[in-house]
Amino acid sequence: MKRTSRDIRTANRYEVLRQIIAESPTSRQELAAATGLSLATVATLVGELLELRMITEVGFEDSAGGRPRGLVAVNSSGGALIGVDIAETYVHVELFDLGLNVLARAEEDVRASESLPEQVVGHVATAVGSVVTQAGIEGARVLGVGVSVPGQVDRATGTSEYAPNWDWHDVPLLDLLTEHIAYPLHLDNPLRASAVAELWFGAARGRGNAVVVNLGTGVGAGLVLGGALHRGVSNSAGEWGHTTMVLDGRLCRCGNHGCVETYVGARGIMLNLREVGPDSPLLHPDDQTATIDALARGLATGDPVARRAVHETARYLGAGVADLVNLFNPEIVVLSSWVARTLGEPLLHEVREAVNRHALPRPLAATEIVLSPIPTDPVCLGAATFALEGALQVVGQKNGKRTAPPRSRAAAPPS
Amino acid sequence: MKRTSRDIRTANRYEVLRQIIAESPTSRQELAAATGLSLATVATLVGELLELRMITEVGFEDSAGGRPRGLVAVNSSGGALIGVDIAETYVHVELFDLGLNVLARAEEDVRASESLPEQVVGHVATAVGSVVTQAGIEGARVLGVGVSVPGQVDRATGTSEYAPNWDWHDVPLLDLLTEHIAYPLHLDNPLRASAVAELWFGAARGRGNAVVVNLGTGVGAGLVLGGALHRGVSNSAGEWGHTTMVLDGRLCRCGNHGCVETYVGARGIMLNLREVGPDSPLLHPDDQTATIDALARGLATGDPVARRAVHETARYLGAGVADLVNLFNPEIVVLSSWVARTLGEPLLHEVREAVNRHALPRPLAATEIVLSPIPTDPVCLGAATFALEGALQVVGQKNGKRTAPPRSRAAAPPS
DNA sequence: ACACTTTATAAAGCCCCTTTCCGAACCCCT
DNA sequence: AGGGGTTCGGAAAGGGGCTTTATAAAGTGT
Repeated sequence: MKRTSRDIRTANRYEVLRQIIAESPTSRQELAAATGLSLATVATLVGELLELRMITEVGFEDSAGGRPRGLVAVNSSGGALIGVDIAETYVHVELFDLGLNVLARAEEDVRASESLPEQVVGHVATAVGSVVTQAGIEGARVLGVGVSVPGQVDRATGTSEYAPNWDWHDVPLLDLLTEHIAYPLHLDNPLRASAVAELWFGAARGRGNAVVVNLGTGVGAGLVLGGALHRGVSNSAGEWGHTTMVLDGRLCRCGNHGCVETYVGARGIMLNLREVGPDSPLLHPDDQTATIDALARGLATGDPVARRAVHETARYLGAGVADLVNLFNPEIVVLSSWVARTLGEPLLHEVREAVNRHALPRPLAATEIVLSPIPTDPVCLGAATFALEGALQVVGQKNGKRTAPPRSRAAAPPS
Repeated sequence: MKRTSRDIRTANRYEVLRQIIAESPTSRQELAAATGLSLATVATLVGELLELRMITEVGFEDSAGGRPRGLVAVNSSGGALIGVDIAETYVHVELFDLGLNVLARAEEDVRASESLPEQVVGHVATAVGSVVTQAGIEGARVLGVGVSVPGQVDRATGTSEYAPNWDWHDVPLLDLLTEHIAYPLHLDNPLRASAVAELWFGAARGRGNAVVVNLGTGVGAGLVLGGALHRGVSNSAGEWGHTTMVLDGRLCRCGNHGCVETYVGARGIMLNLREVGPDSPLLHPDDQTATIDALARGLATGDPVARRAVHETARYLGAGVADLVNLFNPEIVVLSSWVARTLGEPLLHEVREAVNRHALPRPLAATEIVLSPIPTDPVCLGAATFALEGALQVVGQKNGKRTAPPRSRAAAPPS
């Protein structure tokens, strides 16, 4: 709320590092041109990052006759970031170097019976331990762990205020995790994680206004407004999945009727498929992943039922995305998460058509709709990005009276 | 996009003046407490405003034993602001002093046959001339004119990109107005005008995140995000009225089906009324205002048809507002414009109930829903506020190379 | 070698906010 | 009436940021 010149510095630091990660190696000149900052400012920021060992100098580049440009690149061995994607049926953990390349992965299955926070936290702890040993990183090099948990998250207290799949209410997740994980922790939800991933490394890079539409089992929108993530007043902005699209429509697990999620979430798509082809072999009644995969294969082979099901889904999704376009007037809408990745171009194509029909001309003209270009799990990447942001945040505060870091605490190892 | 420390200064200047207008007279101490700024900063900002003659010193106040506090107040005679509300059937103009008190009003009827831009501009020019002479202000004292025109507005070029009611396309409205009006002009649309009015003087004051829902003939949402108006990338954010609420629902004038506007706009309410009471005497088929007025009276007298019609409307409106709450997670939702004012508390009550049913608990808990407390035409007030912001903007740039002011041009009088 | 070009760093200047200090203004008490 | 205490308001100093300008460093070309 209260802006200070320090915020400018932080934003610039982000911007410069972002640029270096995106285009490594690069010169100070390029950075200045890309960020719009002066050479001097870039130089000092680069100096800071060098100091932090997050980047290194990696040689020189010819410069039409003068002193050669010094090149800097991400220092891959300067630290590691861990992203944790907690989902309904699995815990997925990835360890990244500072270039945000995956160095190690671990996945734990979460059975339906394991709905207790302690059980889930156990899986997280195991997986985090696993990636650290896999990568052979000393603990000190881990700059932070970002954790994404579904539902509503209160970052101030580090609690999972509500997680629909396990019916968690006010679970002090950060405290539980702190007992097992001795690195700085950052908690948020998948919506915001994938939005941040797009903002730093994906299709929303350099865009001031973007909407990241998450199509998975759950559905939501990550909002980038004015160049930064919009969280709303209680960190629950973007709950697009439970927005009404058809008044008195399909029953949603949230208790309402006609929510967007019931038409374009994985379960909703299954219903759409059933409606256009009740006996279709594509339908695996109890397996979302299998059904969506089958649907994708059906599209590839020209199965008419698959085509109709996707067309129908796109009709709903297009209307919903058009709503977002009208409301936010973004530069870009990114379709992300596994359903979008699986159905890919055919879905995108149909959605664009539907949006063209529904959105108002002026906002429509300014908006691009694309699939997420991020090849790995965007939630892990985004969670790791939260950790990266956290690590950069710390730079700002000089030694001495440091304001309490925003609830990302480097806990002492369990005694 | 690019933030500079100057923006901080501008925001603080706004904040201080806002506070003075809200609570006049007031002391520097109070201002510092209210804005969170240091006494010194407040003092310099107050100094600036005094220099500009926008405020004056108006005496002293006792201070528990020490030196008395100097009091400052808005300098009513320090200038005038004009707000112009162009609507489908009328042009409404108000002239304000710097305390945003109405000094003069003028209204021109626009007949259905007068859809040419030149005709509308003629009405505006007449009304503006009228309020200036009514108020007996010398022209030099008019600090600016804010103009609100329905539809999509391009502020960069000063054109009305699209106005649905008159089917205007790319009308260079600012150029046309400049020929008749010799004061600095600021163009935008009613959505943003009323949002700014709430932000400065209404229910959104001091709130970082607010949604101003406009219920009139047309419907839209003004968005205040992060303490400032959210415009989107092409100044058309907030087009909530053409968001789909019922897929394949009622036909909208925009060509789509099931838009929010067709259920909660004035015409939509008339349809709701017809559905619950086809023969109701409340219905004036060709007169929106008369119908809504009758509906309000019906509510007051306990007419069951009126009650049911409003209940039905609130059902739609509640679902729509719940969507906004879920998406934006605002601190406050303000219901504004004439339909909301006319139906008042009964509507508010029903809407709250409906929102409670539809919104997710966490965003819901953080959100307040209120009627606009602004007693006059919020669009005029908001338009005038644009002019005020424009006048304050100019302070920033010292003499010398001033960057071109953002398309608010003080034109030479017609030669 | 010397001039010229280009890069990187250092210095100076400006803007913004805050903290600190001190004179001014007023109260109350003696 | 004259001090002491209290509070206000302005000026100065300090810290953080960014930019422009100057200077040093490192090349190329003649």
